[in-house]
Amino acid sequence: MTPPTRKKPERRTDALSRERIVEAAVDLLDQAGESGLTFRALSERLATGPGAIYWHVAGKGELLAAATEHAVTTALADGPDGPGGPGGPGGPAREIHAVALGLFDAVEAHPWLADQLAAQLSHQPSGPVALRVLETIGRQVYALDVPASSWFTATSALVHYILGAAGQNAANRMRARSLGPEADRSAYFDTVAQSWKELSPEDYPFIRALADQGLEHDDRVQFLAGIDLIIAGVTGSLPFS
Amino acid sequence: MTPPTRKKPERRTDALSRERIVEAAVDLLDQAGESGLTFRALSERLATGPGAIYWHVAGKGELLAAATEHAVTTALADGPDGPGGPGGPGGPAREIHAVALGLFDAVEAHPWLADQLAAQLSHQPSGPVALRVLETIGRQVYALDVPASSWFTATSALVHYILGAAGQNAANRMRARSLGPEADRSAYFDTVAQSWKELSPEDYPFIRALADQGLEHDDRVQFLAGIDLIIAGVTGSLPFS
DNA sequence: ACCTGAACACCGTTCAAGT
DNA sequence: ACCTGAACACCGTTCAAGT
Repeated sequence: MTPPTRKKPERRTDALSRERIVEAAVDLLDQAGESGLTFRALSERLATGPGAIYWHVAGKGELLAAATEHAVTTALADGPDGPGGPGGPGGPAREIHAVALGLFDAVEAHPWLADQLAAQLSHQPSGPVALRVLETIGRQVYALDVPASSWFTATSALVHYILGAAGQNAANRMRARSLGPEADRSAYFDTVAQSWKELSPEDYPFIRALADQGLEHDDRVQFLAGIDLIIAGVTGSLPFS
Repeated sequence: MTPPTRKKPERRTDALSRERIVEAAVDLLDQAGESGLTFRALSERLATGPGAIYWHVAGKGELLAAATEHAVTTALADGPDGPGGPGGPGGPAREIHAVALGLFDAVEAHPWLADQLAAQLSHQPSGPVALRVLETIGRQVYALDVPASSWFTATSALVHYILGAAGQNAANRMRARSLGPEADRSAYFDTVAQSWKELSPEDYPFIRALADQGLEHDDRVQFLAGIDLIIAGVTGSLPFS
């Protein structure tokens, strides 16, 4: 009496698969950064040899793309047109906030993600990641009643700002953390502001003025303020009027 | 009678120097891309050994940063506060156009520059490149009479858009060129639009609508339209009112 | 079909040795 | 002070050989 078998029984639970490889790659990227993602380090985690990965993944480029897609899909899974239904509550401006914050948080959780997302947008603009991001943001731009001639421009401005600002924030947090476990975000900003105040007044009047007003702020509030600023420009009015 | 000697005569005109190395690095990046910049390839061009470069440059990171600084300094050399005097003709909005186009053209001439500039902004926000770009844009934001509380946000939005859109454009041009010498930009956009039209109507309504209206346009006009859109949001009015 | 692991062609960086 | 070039430790990728 053999135990009941399926047509396609899994041999071992720890068998190699594209999904297991991609998830391990995301973990490795989170812990060791982009330079830490190595076929040797990855294969060691998966208890196999470097060559084995090539059976499931074409190469390092595809592996990075797959890791990026995995992370961004998770981030956008609970976005607009999700539980709240199409349009959602609060109108398209609030929906844009939700999507933007989803990406902001994802980039904060995966500091390598901003660069990879930007690379996908630039170098594979018809790839699944680029299309997904463009569609998600663009749909809300459309819902804002932006004239068709501005769809592309408005969507581009939002996407570039979101990725740039989220990447900036993630990099700041990494540096703040590297100052020491007890030093927090505000200590890091104080250090930066201090160094800015020592710049030449002739060459850097604006940067010095920025430092004088203090860099301390709520990152998410500041981030959303930028979103609203672009929305205002796109719609020709305040975002919630 | 020996010829007049200076205190520090150049030994040979082709002697190694940091400047010669950086210029050769820019050339190599332009011709072979970021992956083509190698200490071996670079030292071959300079008729020396790989180790020689380390006497003048600390490592690859510093070399890339120096190449980025060299390219961006050239791009911003003839910007605002140049011949036209502070403020220049046409007001700050026109000045922002000039700076933005300067960076746009520089990124088009050096396709590797967009990624490197973004990396500098993120990872060395107090470095000379980041400060120079922030100061140049921020000064015009200040001239726009933007309230102080929005200085940082407005400058960030502009910088992220400029780098993102310029990088996008440069990547598009590279792909268009790779389609063949005779195929031009519009042929490339037609190909992209065609592939977008074949996407699922349920999943990608916005992208399809974008493709339907045609992707063909003047890149610089489109780019400046995005700038104006952000300026409008920043000032709460049209850029030239 | 899937995995192994040695081998190949590269790379950044170092450093004793030269001039 | 400045340069040489071999050497080291690493990397992505391939591929004959196994199961």
